[in-house]
Amino acid sequence: MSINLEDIARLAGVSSATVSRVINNTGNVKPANREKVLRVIEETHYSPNPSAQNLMKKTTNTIGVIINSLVRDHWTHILAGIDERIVELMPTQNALVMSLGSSSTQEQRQNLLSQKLALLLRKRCDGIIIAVSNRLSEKDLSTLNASSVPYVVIQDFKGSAAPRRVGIDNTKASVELTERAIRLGHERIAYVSSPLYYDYASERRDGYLHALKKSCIKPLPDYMVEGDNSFECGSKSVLQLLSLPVKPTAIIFGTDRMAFGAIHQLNEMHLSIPEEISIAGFDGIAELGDYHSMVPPLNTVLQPAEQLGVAAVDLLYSAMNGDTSKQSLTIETRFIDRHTFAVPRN
Amino acid sequence: MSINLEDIARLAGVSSATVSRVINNTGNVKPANREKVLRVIEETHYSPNPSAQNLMKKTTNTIGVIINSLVRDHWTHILAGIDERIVELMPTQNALVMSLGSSSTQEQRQNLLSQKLALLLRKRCDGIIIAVSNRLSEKDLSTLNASSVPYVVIQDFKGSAAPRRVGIDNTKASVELTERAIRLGHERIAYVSSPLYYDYASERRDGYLHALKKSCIKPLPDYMVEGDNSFECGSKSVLQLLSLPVKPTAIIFGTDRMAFGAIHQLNEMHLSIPEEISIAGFDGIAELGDYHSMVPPLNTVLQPAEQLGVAAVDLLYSAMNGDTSKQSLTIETRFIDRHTFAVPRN
DNA sequence: GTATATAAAGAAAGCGCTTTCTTTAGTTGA
DNA sequence: TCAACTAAAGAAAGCGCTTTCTTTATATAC
Repeated sequence: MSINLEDIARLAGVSSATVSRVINNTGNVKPANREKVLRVIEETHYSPNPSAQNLMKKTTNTIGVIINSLVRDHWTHILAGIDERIVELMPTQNALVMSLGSSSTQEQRQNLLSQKLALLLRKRCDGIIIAVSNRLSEKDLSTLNASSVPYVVIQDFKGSAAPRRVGIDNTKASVELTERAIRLGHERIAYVSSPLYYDYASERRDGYLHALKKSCIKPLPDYMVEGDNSFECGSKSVLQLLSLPVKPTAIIFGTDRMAFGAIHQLNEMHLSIPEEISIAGFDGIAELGDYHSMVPPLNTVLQPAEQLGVAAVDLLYSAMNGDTSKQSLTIETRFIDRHTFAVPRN
Repeated sequence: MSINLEDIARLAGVSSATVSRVINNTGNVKPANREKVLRVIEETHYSPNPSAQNLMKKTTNTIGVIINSLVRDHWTHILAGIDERIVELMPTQNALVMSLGSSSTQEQRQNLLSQKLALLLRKRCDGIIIAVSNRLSEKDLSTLNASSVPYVVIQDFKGSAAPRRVGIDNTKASVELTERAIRLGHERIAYVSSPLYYDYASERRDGYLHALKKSCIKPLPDYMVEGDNSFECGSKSVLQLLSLPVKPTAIIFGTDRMAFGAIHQLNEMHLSIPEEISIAGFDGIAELGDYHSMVPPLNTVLQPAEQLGVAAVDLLYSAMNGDTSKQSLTIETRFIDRHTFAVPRN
């Protein structure tokens, strides 16, 4: 159907080997012949069949990317970072992105992850980047390692067995965040975590606990609630915490989303932030989002999402070029001060 | 290196043709042999080399997607719709997404579009979906048509020469939006458009003008400003419009983003919405975003972004299955009433 | 001039599959 | 029993390239 290398060879009056050599800039070919071949290619709008090339070269020019979501700001920014960096660092490569979608239970998502991973391996990607909120299962890890395809994991968890990982230090950031509150004089600090099922959730909560401990503040079970990352649970947790006999003077949330639920609720209750209560979130996705300027202020820890993506590609690149060293890269977070912390009232 | 079909044939004691037949569920093969082959495949974790398959079958199992941005809500939701629908409608296909990125001038973006398009064609995608805010150039269109690869364009413009298109009716929606204001009694309605360079921008503005005309309201040049889609220009246009000798009682914006800039400015000026001034946007991306509940209310026209993506895949699917009819699908928009329209004061 | 190294080209094998074409085995019918 | 099928399998060609191996042309040396 479409023109092929053989045709070019015939039209240029050379052998197919020669044509291949000029296409790949390899071997010796006389300038005159090179010209001729290039001209014919130009005239015929020929482009080599990638399947045939891949078959011979044993590559796919494809980097598989598994991304948690295609609509949540945090993940889309990671993806944007990955995409951008791939085109600048490995222009011949193309991202093949698979989303875990928005639906379903934890278990289903974990299965979906396995499926997508298997699919990428069947597709024989040249490299793989995995950016999901779940922890990689033992089984997936060993499949991955057995495949000998270079891969890097974004986030996963501290102490992951993955050979290459980039993430933030949730615990450290959370310690620092909590300590800011403590330094202002807060002692009754509540913590609303994300589902502790997630590694990032427990890491962050550990940071909170660690900060309390350092300052010899006793953690109260009543002050620790496990949320579900929803806006609504943010509101509810405020109601719950503020109905305690001894109310907290500050509430730290595991994610911005819950914190925004809290802000909403506090507004309803006509409690002013930070005069009457201090709050903070984690993620900084409002900073990334379309409506940054319209969203109410919130102290938070900014996860540099795009940088995570970029760094992952960098790591993958070196792995694809033979670097076999195990690496774990930590990207620095940044505290965003939008003045929702103040000295406690009492 | 890795195991191939020949190996499977040998291990199963059959010919490679037979193995191929069981893999593809084609031709006649005795149950006993099928079993045997399947068992060997299972044991060896064999999976066929996609490049070789593609070479023979003359497909790539790849659907190229060019998306305007990977971080703006509108586009990410379109992409999510596309992705979701591809996995459910054509599970063997995989999206190869290329973003136009966020940077650069209109001209550069137009070039980038051409480049990406050429790349997808070189990659020999089985189908292509294009979702960008620019209009497709004549040249790109003819390249595309010449390639005979099925493609569908999301949005583009009314009267596009693309054989398959899905979009919304910007004009109609804008007429309706404007008429809502008119029905409340507004006659001094200003309009802040997106850069008229964009088709959607002029289509929407046309709707505004048409609505005025229908109600015999004379359009005033002073009431029509061309913005740049930024938050800031939303603020500025408010200042500009409200410093006119005869102030408008309502302002309609070509996009939500500008409207939010306006809200910001109006709050600064302590002008209450909608009591002192009515406003509206277009896009409804706040509805899609991460912080829906936290963003100030705004009357707007909701573009069903995911549906656009889904419908595009549906159209592509039928095209890939031989439907050659020219089709233009219009997805219905929805007016979102968040009470930023009121009867004008004077 | 011939011998020798090198540059440039072609012939042909082969990457891992699918598919046509051919052959063999198995079934049915009289 | 043998002809006439059909079902099942294999042989082999070929998809469009890359690359090795071999041959031919050209330059360098003596």
